[in-house]
Amino acid sequence: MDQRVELRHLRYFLAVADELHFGRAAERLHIAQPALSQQIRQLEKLIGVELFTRTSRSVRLTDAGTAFRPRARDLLGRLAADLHEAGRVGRGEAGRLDIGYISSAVVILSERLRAFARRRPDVHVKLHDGFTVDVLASLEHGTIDVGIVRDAGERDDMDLLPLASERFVAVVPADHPVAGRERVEAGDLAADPLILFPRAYGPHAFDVNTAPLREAGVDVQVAQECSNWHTIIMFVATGLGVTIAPYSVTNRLPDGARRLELAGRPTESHIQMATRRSDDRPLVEAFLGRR
Amino acid sequence: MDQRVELRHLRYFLAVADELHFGRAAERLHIAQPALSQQIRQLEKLIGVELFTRTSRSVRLTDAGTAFRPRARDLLGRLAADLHEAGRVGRGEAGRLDIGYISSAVVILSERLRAFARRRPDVHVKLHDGFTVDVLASLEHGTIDVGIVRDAGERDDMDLLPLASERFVAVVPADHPVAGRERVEAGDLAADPLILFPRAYGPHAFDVNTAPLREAGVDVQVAQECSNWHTIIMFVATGLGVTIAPYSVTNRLPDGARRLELAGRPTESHIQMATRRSDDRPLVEAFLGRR
DNA sequence: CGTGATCGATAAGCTGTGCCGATGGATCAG
DNA sequence: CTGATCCATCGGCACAGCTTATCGATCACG
Repeated sequence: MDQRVELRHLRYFLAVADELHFGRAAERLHIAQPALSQQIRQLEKLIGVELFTRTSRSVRLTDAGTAFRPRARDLLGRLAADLHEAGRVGRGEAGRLDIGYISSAVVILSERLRAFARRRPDVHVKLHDGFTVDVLASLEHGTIDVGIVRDAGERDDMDLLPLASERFVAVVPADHPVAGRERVEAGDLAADPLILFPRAYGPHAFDVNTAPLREAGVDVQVAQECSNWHTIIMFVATGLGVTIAPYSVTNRLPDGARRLELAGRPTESHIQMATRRSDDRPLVEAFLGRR
Repeated sequence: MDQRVELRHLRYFLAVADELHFGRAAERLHIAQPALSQQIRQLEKLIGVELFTRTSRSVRLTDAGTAFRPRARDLLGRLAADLHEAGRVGRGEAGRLDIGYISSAVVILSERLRAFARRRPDVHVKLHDGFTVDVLASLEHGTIDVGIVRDAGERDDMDLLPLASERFVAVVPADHPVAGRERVEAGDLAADPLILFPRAYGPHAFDVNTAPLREAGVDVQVAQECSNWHTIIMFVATGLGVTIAPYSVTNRLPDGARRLELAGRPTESHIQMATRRSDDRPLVEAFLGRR
């Protein structure tokens, strides 16, 4: 029974309910009075109920009309708001953005988020943490819209925008023979057990950043895998082995650990913002800073 | 921008959003595919935002479309519910009924309410207590739809349906000379101070029910007005005077008061249900028991 | 790398319906 | 009784929305 009801009916109904006068209501709607009478009759027929009691001298709302009026008004208000909201979402002024990130990028991410929230206060950002592989997979799958990753390899389905770069440095126990030095040769670490992030969690990053070790003839055998930088640093501090790590995660070392520059060709590790290449949605563009 | 949006647009939008295929959606809507394409385009133009990204091989929702979909669905659902509800109100199956009543009619009112609530569980009844004059005025004014009153005079703008009738009886202090008798002549009360309901709260009831006193030659001078039957009875019990009262309010007398039949022509007091004569709304008819 | 199938957009013409102006009928004031 | 007011009804018309036919783009397949 409601299939043929249209918003026109509701708009006309509200006008008549406001004016309680078909002539004036029609005028307000910029139509002639007969057209209005017709449409109201039609609406009543569609609902199966009289909405007004009319005599040739007066128009009054029935109980049904009285009950329906606030609902109709509310409905039209909602629709207007929803259409407006849809427009804002379309223009990237509002909406939801799902961002995946790696934990060692929280600082740079939070800076970006703060600036973005100021520019787009009505955008709800949902965060998903994970390792670089997870973030890239989620991005590919569509679970997230933007990924913050470290040293992702070149991919033809994604755009990678460098956000920051930092050196990898060595971290050794304080009682290690080289602990007092400013810098260390990669070869000096050859004898020590290596504690590293699992390669599976970021194969390209692993390969790139361990390259100096391999070039120095070190056989990169991981003695202990650990997927949390802070835990890795603690392992080093307690003498379990040595590691190489992004500079930023070595800022506040515990007492038992020492940071040393790696001699030779420095390895730059890049934190990157990844998006799907086909994805040109305004919200994503906005987060990238393109508008 | 939303003036020309119609429900048709929303229905079509939802069909395409469900199917993600213009051909199938058109089929579901029983229209041809070009018509659907046109209407969707038109909606997009009205909102100012693309709702779908279409290639010749695939149709996907944009962010704006994704955001709009649940809202559009909700809107159509609400409308259907509201139309249904309006229909029920029109048929008197739901809605709100305002009932005015006098306190001495609570028993008979509560019986009626219980029966009515069983027949019309979705009708919300709002009660307004007052004196007969107030109830009649509210009814005339439209604040209430039904009034329960006592001995309203004939009125050409109202229908009065008798619900119950009862005698007026005398109530005297237990130490009154006539207290031991079964019945009393009106004249026997002539010497005692009269405690009565204010005439203004129900002039016709007052005149009708004090008529036997006047006919017996009693000069009806109200020594003490009181607008609460239980208080009046208490006054009598403490020896302040005598009263005549509807039988039903003398059912549980305090120790100091005695009830006596009034001799002579018995006065029948009527509890009546009053409605506006022009009021033929189904809910009112239903409460009257006419359907 | 052509070929057919799929699918949405576009074009052109038709049709239903929503609107208009004119008129009717009921009610009320004076 | 007369004129004014106001909603309903009637007949005609214009246009919005629908139809069929066709195009162009994309993809699967041999």
